[in-house]
Amino acid sequence: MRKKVVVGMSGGVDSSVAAYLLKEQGYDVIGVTMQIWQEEEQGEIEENGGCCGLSAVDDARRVAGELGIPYYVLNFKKEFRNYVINPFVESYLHGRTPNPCILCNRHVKWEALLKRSIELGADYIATGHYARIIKLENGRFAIRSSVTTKKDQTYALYNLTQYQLSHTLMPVGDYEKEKIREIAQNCGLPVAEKPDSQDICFVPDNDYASVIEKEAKDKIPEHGNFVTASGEIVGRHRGIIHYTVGQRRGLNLAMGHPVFVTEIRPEKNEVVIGEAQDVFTNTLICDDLNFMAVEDIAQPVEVMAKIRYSHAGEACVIEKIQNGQVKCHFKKPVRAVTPGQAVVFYQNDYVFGGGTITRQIKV
RNA sequence: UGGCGUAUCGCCAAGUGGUUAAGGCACAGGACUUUGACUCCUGUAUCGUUGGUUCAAAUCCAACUACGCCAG
Repeated sequence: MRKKVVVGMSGGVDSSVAAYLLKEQGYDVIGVTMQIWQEEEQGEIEENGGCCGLSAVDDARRVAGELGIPYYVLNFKKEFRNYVINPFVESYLHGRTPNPCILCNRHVKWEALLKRSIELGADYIATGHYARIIKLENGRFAIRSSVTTKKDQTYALYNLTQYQLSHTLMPVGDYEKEKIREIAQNCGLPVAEKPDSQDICFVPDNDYASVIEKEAKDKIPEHGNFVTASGEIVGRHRGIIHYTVGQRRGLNLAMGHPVFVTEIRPEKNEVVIGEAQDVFTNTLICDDLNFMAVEDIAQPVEVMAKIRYSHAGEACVIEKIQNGQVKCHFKKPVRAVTPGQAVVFYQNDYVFGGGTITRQIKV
């Protein structure tokens, strides 16, 4: 009997081709698009779409029609709000810098969507991510780099569980981006030329601060001081939600040379400013760990780690410390370790595990 | 009030008679980027005001204004 797979279709090229490839491979394919954000915002962000954009629906439906597969729109607005928007806002209010795509993957795409799909009788869900899933010798599943390093999306997927991975297909990871567009063209998919999405899907005009302000209402942090590490006040900031570690632009500080945010102190409502070299660290602490290639680590392990999306990665040793936290010591200092961002560990070309950065430890 | 000093783009700052008034920071726009950032590219002044000297002044002179310092 043919395996049934639900493909999350964003209306973009990648997920459209994913649906096509799976159909070619003999799966019983169902296309779905998740509605995750307010309908009324649609007009504003229609151009860009985003990884899970809303303008999506029309395009996705046309593609599904073209492929001759059933297509449904699923409402996940509530889940998206609870697991992505609210934590996103909370995180910023606490002076951290979240990565909403990771939260969305873990809790919406691979929790809500997978659950709904299983209920519909599906064996798998599939997406258009540039990543692959492998089964290691120890029997565990892990996310593996796409054949194209350029479009690698493994970073945002480190948080998936073994159960989720065992029910997931990522057919696009076997191809180069150019090949995917080519496939789309060859089979006449109407979205072949659609530009790649970018920016946070629920943030119009790249203005995430106004989204936070709209959501947080009376809890919006007030203006405060820019201070140096030695405590000198050098200016006023517009509220901590506007800043992140390593940031240079938008500080409005004419110090004669570039200065950067080195730390955010929500309890004092201070943003700490320093020189370019002050933003480097060789050690960080993370929590909320998810180990993928192994069950857990008892001894220190050498891995490569990425501290942000599109970070080249740096060799480091990870080690468990108290309270389920992990200390990550880098061979060379890394730039702008940012609380709230994910640190993802790699061995060879697959994801070893990862966690959420809690703080950096100064060199 | 008397004396002295300073006054060039948002900030700092070159320039001391002669083509389009350096540069840094900040800022704006763009590129890059399926997170926030970083990075890269591009862009922005007629010189406190008024008058004078000169073929020619940001650059010399005078008055005025503002600010600073010293006197008191």
